[in-house]
Amino acid sequence: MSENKIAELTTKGKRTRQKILDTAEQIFGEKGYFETSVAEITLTAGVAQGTFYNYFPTKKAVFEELIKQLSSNFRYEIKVAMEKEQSFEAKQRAGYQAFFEWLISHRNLYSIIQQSVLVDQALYRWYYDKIATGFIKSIELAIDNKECKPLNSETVAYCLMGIGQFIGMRWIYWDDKSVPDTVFDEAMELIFKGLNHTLEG
Amino acid sequence: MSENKIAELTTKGKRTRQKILDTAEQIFGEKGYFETSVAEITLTAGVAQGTFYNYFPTKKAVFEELIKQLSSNFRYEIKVAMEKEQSFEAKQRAGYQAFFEWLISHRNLYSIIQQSVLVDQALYRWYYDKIATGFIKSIELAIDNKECKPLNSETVAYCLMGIGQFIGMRWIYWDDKSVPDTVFDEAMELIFKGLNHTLEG
Amino acid sequence: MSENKIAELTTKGKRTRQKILDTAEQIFGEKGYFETSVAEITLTAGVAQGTFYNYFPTKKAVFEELIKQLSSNFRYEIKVAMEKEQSFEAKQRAGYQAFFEWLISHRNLYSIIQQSVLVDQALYRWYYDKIATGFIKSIELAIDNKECKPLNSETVAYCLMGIGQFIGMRWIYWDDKSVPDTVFDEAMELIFKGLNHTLEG
Amino acid sequence: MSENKIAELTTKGKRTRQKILDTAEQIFGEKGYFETSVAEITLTAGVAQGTFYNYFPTKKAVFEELIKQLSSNFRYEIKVAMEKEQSFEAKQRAGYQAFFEWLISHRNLYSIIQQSVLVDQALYRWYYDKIATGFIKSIELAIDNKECKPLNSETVAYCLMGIGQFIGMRWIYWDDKSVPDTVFDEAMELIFKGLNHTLEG
DNA sequence: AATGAATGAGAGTTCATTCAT
DNA sequence: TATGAATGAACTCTCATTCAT
Repeated sequence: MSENKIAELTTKGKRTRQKILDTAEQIFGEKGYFETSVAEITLTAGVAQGTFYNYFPTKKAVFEELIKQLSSNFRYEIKVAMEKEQSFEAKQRAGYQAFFEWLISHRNLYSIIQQSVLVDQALYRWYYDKIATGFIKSIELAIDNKECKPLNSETVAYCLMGIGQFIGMRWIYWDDKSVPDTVFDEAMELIFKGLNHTLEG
Repeated sequence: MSENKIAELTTKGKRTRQKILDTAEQIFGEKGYFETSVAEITLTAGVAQGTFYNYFPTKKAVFEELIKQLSSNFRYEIKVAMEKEQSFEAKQRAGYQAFFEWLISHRNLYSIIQQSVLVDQALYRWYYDKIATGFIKSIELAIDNKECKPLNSETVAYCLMGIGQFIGMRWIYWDDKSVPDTVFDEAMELIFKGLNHTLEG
Repeated sequence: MSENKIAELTTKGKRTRQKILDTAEQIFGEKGYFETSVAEITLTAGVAQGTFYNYFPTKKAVFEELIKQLSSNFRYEIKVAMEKEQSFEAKQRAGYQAFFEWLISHRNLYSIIQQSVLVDQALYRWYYDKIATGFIKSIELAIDNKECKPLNSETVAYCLMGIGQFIGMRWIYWDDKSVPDTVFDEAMELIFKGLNHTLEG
Repeated sequence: MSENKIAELTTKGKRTRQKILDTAEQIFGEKGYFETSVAEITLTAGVAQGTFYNYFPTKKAVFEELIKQLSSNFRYEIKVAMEKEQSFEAKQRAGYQAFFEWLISHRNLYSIIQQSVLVDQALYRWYYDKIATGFIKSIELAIDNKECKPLNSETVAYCLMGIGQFIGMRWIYWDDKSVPDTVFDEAMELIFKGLNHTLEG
């Protein structure tokens, strides 16, 4: 019953599977995991209820696959954006920029990730761990290059993730807009130069 | 029916009500709102299921009351801690310190707050709005006093909240420990002085 | 537990009991027996829930008492109205008139009687039996006096009751008005002279 | 969810649906709408409780469908019976005859209709309105043909309905018999010739 | 006489999942 | 591969009634 991962799917089968996945993404994003029924997903997807279970062993399984897909997709976008830049600061700015743009075009998916805290704690943690790993690498490189202070890279990673998350939540998720330039610039100011008033600042 | 509560509760009633509230807090924290049934709450609390509805109109209502209680309690603790200090930096450090301590002793409640994103979006937003307001006031004061750069106070508030949230999540919620001193100190370093390598830093 | 009928009530007790009865009448009439809870009755009456059971053994018991009260009250009004008239036709017209007037000023109570068909079949039947008995007596008298054709008096009684009921339902209960004069007169025409077209009619 | 029915039912589905409907009809008729639980219906029908909700969105919905079915069925029978006759009086007699016969073979359904006064006022009214419309047409035709006095047709319709209802209630529903011939004939006498003693009557 | 907290059985309804076709 | 009818446990919530105070 649960070896469908292995089973070879026909073209038609793949199409059906993807249709279910796409529909689930949309509805989970709109109404939340717990408020979404398998019946609603299949009805919207235009397949029979039983068809769902030909492709996914449980409701939770679709959710997990969704998170995995999103996470990979998301990290790829950021990585590409950062690679185009040279300096640590430029890389970080580009990374945030890419993150906010991704958020804007995937508002539902963002909501889905937040939901995993309730659906599956381990998954939630995995998601942020994965992102942190990317941050950590780039921070350590910058420390080696003397572009960044020699702080504990994980600490910095979680600080940066927290800032991104909350700015995104506040201006994109709640306001349904993009992050205003001044907000973006001032957040970068905080990150790179800190809050303290300096004579030459 | 569903009238609003008018009746004053007797001492016994108050005790029962609190027992339900306490039990709900614990179980919601452990298993999550959606995975917790009213039956389980009442069973654990040692009252009949019907008794629950003598005190709360719906399951959601207990949850909301919990959030409100926690929020007020939490903000009070932070405020008290900050008031003891003079400088902006000292106040912020004290605030974070108090927040992390509160987290440690209320791990479940912390989880509960995260859940409100799914249970009731408006409540979730209200919760962070409330905290942001406190931050904003203290930031603006610091700006006036030239203790903080003249940045947009809301931007700064959301950055600071994000940092606190993610540090707490990583070291307290996931590791089930307190925040290590080095992590704390380095996060403060980031906040007040930024990441950039400086000659005199 | 059920001998309260016998128990002597103090003045205060009587007042409480009547308050409950009055409130029940109103709410049963508005929302129906099954949709009305004892809690709602007591809340509206301004007494505690337990108080209800000091005066009535069950919810159904209030309902029954209400029907009994209404029935007696109703039959008394009709009887008085009919006694003022001499001829059979005049008596019947006066009876109907009184019935419709009673309906207008007791719309809720009327609804309550209809409900007894579901609450307690025997009560429902008793109610109409009682009224039929009155009719039968007056019809038999009229037959003796040659004012009415010698038909089976029970048959006539149920026909007359049906007409009253349906006219009342249609114009008073549904339209929330009084019975128009032409409707009244033409119903009487049907009753006393029939539908057939007659040369001299 | 609660979408409207789009899906066509398979043969098996139709059979299950009808089984539920039939069982509901029987039990509602015996015990009344409010005293009947969905659990009892499904148990008697031999299906799982969930199955009920595959076919009907709510308990009330079955009830409504039952009324609609009965009403249409009932009106059809009467219409057919009346069409076989020529004169107004013969048509009316045939209509009553058909009505009483229908009642005898559908005692439960009759009870169900009476219940709708509590379950759904609008439905109750709709039911009688529908019947009244049939009566009105036939009465107006008879008036045009000078077979019936020129009275207000709606008034006459409600009088005739009331008579039918009360005769049916008294002799069929309560006595569990058919309407005795003398009762039938004398009710017709009342309707067509009235109660007044006439010299030649 | 009056209270109101407590009860617990039972209601209607939902839904993830199974399985015969 | 696709179907959709069937399941039944579990859910939230209601309410007539009891009883200690």
